[in-house]
Amino acid sequence: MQPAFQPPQFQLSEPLAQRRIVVAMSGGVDSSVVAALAAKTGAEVIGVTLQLYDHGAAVGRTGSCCAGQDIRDARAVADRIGIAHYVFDYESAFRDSVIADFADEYMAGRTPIPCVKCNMGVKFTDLFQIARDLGADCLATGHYVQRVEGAQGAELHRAADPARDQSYFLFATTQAQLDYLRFPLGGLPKPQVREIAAELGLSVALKPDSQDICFVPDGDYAKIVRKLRPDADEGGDIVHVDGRVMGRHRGLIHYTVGQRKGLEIGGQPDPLYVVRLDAEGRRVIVGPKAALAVSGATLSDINWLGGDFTGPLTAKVRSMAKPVPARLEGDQLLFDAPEYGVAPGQAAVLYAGERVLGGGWIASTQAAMAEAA
RNA sequence: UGGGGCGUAGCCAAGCGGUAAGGCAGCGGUUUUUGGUACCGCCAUGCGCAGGUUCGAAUCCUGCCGCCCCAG
Repeated sequence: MQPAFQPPQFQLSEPLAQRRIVVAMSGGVDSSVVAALAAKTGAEVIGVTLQLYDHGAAVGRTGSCCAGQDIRDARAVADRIGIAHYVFDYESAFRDSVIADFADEYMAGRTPIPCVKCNMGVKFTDLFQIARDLGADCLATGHYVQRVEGAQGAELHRAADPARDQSYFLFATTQAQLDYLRFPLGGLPKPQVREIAAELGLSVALKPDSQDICFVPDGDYAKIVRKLRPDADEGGDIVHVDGRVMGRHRGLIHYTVGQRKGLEIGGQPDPLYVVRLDAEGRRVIVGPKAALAVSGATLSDINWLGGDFTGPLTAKVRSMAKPVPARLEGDQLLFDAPEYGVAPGQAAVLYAGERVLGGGWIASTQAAMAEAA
């Protein structure tokens, strides 16, 4: 039997009236509802928004976060529910860490995940410190992920709604951060969050979900990289895994492993996919789908949230995917069945059932079959 | 300037007298708080050009043009 609707918990000790909750408010529906739910507990609630990038470029854009209109939306919600709201300017920090890293990764032929870097840095380090400085008992966010009090301390679990699960972006969370964080939406389906927002009369109830990279206004991320790294445009050869030169490309930053579109190579019986990026030779290596199959990946900077776990686990190499059976031997992640489109620079997140064990960055992959296939 | 072959969308390619398959590429959309994938939709009033035969021609005939191969 599924229990009926469980009111979201902030997992704080009584009396709540003496607790202080800082809520990370992006200006979207989710974090707005978190703030409203926090206010309902009777605890003192402080909304905090970090301004992360240029106002001008972001004003009027729907589906972004942490700039311009979003900050005004967050402020409006805070006013509506009657909580304090502070805005901190972290533009330069965001630019120097997240955006710079984004450009560097692309230049190195990898495929970055800025959202994870943002969570690791600005959100769970800087914002974390702000919450501490404000004397908060916890920092609550709108992430769809669950924090479960286990025998060994707080555990991170996937969201109840697998279609909304954001655990992929949180694998690098440390135990110390997890102890202090709260994710009250992790047990709720998204439609219910919108309902709550509507019931409370929040102006953002119908605001579109954010998508794409927040600091890329029009989806043209290459333009951002080009602005920061002017030599990103240097083209090179598109080479088949069998050695044939198939054509020219417009710069490595336009491609990622597993990509099919944009190669502009016609006359083939079957589609070609990007199999590998050779940053030194500025080559894009392409091949048939079969050449994408990888049997394993070498991970770096592995973060463990579950202690020394040994045993069967599952892994995700992209955010929206079912975890697949795998095993970990040292820093080698070995898939039971071949995975496709695994790009260096992306994350491999490890699970035991619903629990997030941690994860690592994909440094390199091992092809499942000979390249000549 | 003898012989043979071929010219169908950006590319590959089917069709061989009955009113232009398919694939690749491209474009658009759906999905998605990373990239990508996947899925759906669109994409030749016209078959090198000009005539002719026929109720009807990309398909048959003639000429021209352009490639390729063999032989000189």
